Amino acid sequence: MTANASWKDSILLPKTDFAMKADLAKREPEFQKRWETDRLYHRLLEARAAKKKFVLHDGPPYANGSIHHGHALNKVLKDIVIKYQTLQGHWSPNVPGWDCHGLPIEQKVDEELGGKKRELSAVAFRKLCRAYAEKHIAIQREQFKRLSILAEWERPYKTMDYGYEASIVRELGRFMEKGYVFKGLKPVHWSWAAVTALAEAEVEYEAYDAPSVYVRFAFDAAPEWLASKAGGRAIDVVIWTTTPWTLPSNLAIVLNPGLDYELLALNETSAIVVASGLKPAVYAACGLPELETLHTFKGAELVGTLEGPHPKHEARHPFIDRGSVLLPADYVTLEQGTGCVHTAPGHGEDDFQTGRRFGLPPLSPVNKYGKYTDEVPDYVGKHVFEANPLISVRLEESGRLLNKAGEKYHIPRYPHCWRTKKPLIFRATEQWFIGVDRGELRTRALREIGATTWIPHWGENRIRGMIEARPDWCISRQRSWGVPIPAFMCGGCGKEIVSHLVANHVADLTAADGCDIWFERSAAELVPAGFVCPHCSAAPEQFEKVEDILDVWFDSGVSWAAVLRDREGITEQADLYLEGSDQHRGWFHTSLLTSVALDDRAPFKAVLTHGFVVDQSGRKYSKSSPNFEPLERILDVMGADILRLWVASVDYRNDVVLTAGLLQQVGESYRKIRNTIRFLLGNLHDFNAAEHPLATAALTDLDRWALAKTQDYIGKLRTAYDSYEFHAAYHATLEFCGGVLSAVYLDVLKDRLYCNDPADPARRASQAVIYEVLRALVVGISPILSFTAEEAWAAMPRRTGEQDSVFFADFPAADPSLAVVPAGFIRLLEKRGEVQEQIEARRPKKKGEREPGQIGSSQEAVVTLTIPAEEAATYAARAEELAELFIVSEVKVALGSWAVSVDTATTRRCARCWNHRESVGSHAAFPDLCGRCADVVEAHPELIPAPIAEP
RNA sequence: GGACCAAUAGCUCAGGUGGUUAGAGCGCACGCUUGAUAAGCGUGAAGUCGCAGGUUCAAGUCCUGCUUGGUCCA
Repeated sequence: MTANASWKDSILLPKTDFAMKADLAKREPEFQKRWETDRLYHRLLEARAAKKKFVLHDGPPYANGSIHHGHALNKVLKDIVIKYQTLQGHWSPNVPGWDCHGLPIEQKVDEELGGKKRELSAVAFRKLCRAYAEKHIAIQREQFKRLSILAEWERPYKTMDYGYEASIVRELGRFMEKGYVFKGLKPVHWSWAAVTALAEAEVEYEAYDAPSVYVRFAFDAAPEWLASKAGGRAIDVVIWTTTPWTLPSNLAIVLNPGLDYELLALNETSAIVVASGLKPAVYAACGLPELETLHTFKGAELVGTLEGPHPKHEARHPFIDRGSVLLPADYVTLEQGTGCVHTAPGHGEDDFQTGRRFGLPPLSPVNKYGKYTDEVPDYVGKHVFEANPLISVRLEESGRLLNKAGEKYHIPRYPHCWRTKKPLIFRATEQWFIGVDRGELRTRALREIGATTWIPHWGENRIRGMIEARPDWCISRQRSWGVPIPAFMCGGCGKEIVSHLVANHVADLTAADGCDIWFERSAAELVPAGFVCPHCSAAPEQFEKVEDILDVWFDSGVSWAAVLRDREGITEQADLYLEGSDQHRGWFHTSLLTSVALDDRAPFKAVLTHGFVVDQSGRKYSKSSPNFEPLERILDVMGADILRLWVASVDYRNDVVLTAGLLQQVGESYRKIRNTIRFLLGNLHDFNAAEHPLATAALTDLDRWALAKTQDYIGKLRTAYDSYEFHAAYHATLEFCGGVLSAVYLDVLKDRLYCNDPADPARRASQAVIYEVLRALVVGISPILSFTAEEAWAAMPRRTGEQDSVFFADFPAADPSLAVVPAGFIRLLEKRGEVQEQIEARRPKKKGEREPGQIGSSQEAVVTLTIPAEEAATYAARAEELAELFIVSEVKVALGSWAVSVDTATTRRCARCWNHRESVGSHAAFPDLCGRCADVVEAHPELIPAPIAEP
C-alpha cells in the first residue's frame, strides 16, 4: 500500500470561531450596541427582582468636560463590583448620576458668553448652564458606555432634575425644621476673583510668596512694672504678619499667657516686646544684633489668663487712631513670628474666635471684590493685594516697621481658589450655616463612622479626624447656578424667615417646574396660603427673597434621599459607596452629615476608596506626563477590556501607575487569557454539554488534579472579589491559565484530545473537565473582561435553558467533592519537573545544531525512573499514564533509590501521533502507525487521508 | 508643623500570630516545537525586602529614628 502523505487531517485539532486576534476596538462597540438593544441591564434586574439586594450608590461626577483616567478607574471598579454581585444572583442596580450645579459650569458658560452675563436675567443664564450640563452629560455618558459599563444610561439621575432639585429643597426644609440652619457673620475663605465664599472642599493649597512685615505697635500705656524696666525708652509690641492688608482691621494683639516674653533694648530710645523663644528668629528676620534683655515676664502678667480676669492694656494702632487691646490666646506658639499675634476678628478663624470671646466685632472693611470699603478712607477702592506694598512702605516711612518693606515669606501651602487659582482672603460675610454641634450632630456622625466599614480601614481615622475638627457647614453661595435657599428677610421686622413650611411649598413648586421658580415668582407666590412672618406677622408682600444658592456639596450630599429613597424606593442604607479617597472630605463627608442629621444613620454600610492615577514618577496623570496615553487612544487602539484588565491588575487602594509600558504588559496578559479560552473552546468543537456530563468515574488523576486546581481557582476568585481585591483575581487568573492549564493540563491533554478515538471515554471525560474549566474561567473573569467573556460565552456550548449573556450565569462555586488532589499526584508533577530538566540538559546548545543523542521534542525521549522497591510496583503499573504526563514516548521503571534519567527513543515514530512506540507497524494495514492510532483509523476509515499519486 | 498611608526582582503583585537557600506572572536571555503557530513548551539570569539602629537564638515580618512619595489637616 502507498504511504499516506499526511495523517494531519485524521487528528482532531482545535477548531473555533473565537479568533486569536481580539480586535477589541472594533468588536466592543458592537457588543455594547447589542446589550442596549437587548435591554440587558433591565433584563438582568428583572431576572433577579426577588433576590437579595446589593446597592452600590454611584457618586455623581461633575457634568463638565470629558472623562479622564480617574473617572474610568472609578466607574470600572464600580462596574466590577456590581457585575460580580449580579453574577452572585443579587439584585444590584447601577443608577449613574451627574452633579450639575455649581461654579465651574457657571464660569464656563460665562466664558462662552464672553462677558455678556450681566445682560442676561438670572433665569436666562441658568437655562444656559442647564444646557451646558446636559451637553456634557451626553458626552460623558457615551464615554462611560464605551468602558463596557452596564447601567441605567437612559435614565440617570441629575442633580438638576426637577425632582432632584425638589428633594434638595425638601431635605433642606428638614434641616430647618430640626433647627440646624442659621444665619451668621463669619470670616470665610473668600475668592475675590470668583466673588464667592468657598467650601473647605473648594480650597486648594499652593505655595505663595507673601509679604512679611514685623510691625511695632506703640505701647505708651504700658503698666508701670514694665515701663520702669525700660530705662526711659519707648516700648513697642512687635507683631509679624504676612497679610499687611488686614492691619486696618486690627483690633487686638494676642499673647500666650504661658510663654516667656522679654523686653529688649532696641537702642537708646526704644525697647521692644517679643517672645523669648523667638528672639533668634526676629533678629535674623530684621537684621538685628543680639539685644540686651531689660526684663523677662510671662505673657499672663500682661494679658491675664484665659480663665481669669485680665488687665485692659492697649497698644496703639500704627496708622489708625485706635487702640489694639492685648489679649490671651493659647494657640500662640513659638513656631514663627514674634509670639505677639496680630488679630483681625473679621479676617481669620482664630481671630474671629478670640473676638467673639472678648466681645470684639468682626470688622471686615473689604467688599466682595477684595477692595476696601469707605470704612478705610486711606485705601478705599483699592484691592487688598494692591494695598499690601503701600501699607508696608507706609509703615517703613513712619518707623513702625522693624524689618524692611518688600521682604517676602514663602508659604508652602497658602489657600487658593480651586477655580481661579488666585490666593484667597478671609472675609467676614453674612452666610447661612448648618450647625455641626446642634442636635449633637457631630457626636452622632462620629458614632455612625464607627458603625461603618471603611476599606481600607485607615479611611475611618481620616474621616473621623475631619468630622471631629470641622467647623459649621457654610451652605450659602453668592452665585447663580444652583438651588436657592428658600428663606426670606422680613421687611416688617428685619429678621430672617427660615421655615420648613416654606421649604416644602417651594419643593412642591420645584418638582413641577424646577427651582427657577424661586427667581421668577414673587414671595407671595412662593409661600403657602396664609403664611405670614413668624416674628411680626407681616404679609409676604413685605418679604425679600434670599438670593443665595446652596453649596453644591449639599446637592450631592442628599443623593441618598433624592435617588435611593425618593426615586428608587430603596429605604435601606446603601451597601457601598466607592469613590476616590479625596471624597473623605467631599461626598462621603456631606452624605454622612446630611443623613445623620435627618435620619440619624449613615447612608452607607461600607465605604471603599481608591487612589489616584499617577505616572511612573508618582505625579498626577496628565498630558504632560511622560508616556501619557490619552484615554480615547487606549480605548480606540487597545480596547476597553485592556483598560479594565489594567484596573484589575493594580492595587487601587494606593495610587495607581498608568504608563504605556504597563498597558503593554497588561495586553500580554490579556492575550494569555484570551488564547487559553480560545484553546479550551477549540477543543470543545465536537462536545455537547448535555450529552457528555462530567463523568467522574472516567477521569484520570490528571483530570482530577485539574478539577481540584479549578476549585482552588474559584475559591481564590471569590475571596478576591468578596474583599474587593481585584488584583488578586487578576494574578490568580494568570497563574491558572499559565501554570495550571497551559503548562500542564492542556499541554498533556493534546495527545488524548487530538489522537484518541473521538468518542473515547477518556477523551470525552477530559472535554467535560475542559468545559467546567472554561465556564469557571469565562464567568469568573466576566466582571473584569466583560466584552471578552461575552464573546466567549457566545462561542461556547451552553446548557439547556441558559441565556444569551454570560451575566445571567451563576458565579462559579467551588465544589468540595472535586477539590481533592489524587494521592501521590503532586509527587508525579515533581518528577515531571525533573524529567523536563533532564530533557533540557540534552537539548542542542546552539539553535538548529543537533548532535547525536540530543533531544528536540520531548516525544523523542524515553525516561527511566529509578524507584525504591516498595513503591516500584505502583509506578510500573502506571507507566503509560506517566509517559502521557511527561509527554515522552515511554517510561521504564528500575529499582534503586529515586532517580530520573532520559535517553533517546530507539523505537519507530508513529506518523500520526508522533510518539515513538514498539507497536508502530504492528498493524499490517497501517505500517507507519502505532497500535492506538491504527485502531482509531481502522474504526474511522473516513479519517484516512487520500494517498498521493506516485509520480 | 501635625496625622495617616505606602516603599519586596525591570514591571504588576504574594509573602496570617517573627523560624530553613524571599515566591508568582509578565518582560529578558537561551533552547525546543511548527498539530494552540502574530500561538505553545522548557531552562535560566535577575532582589543588601527604602536607609540606620534596636529587641530576639532567629526580623521582609516587631520597636525607634530617618529618607522618599502620597493623602488629609494647620
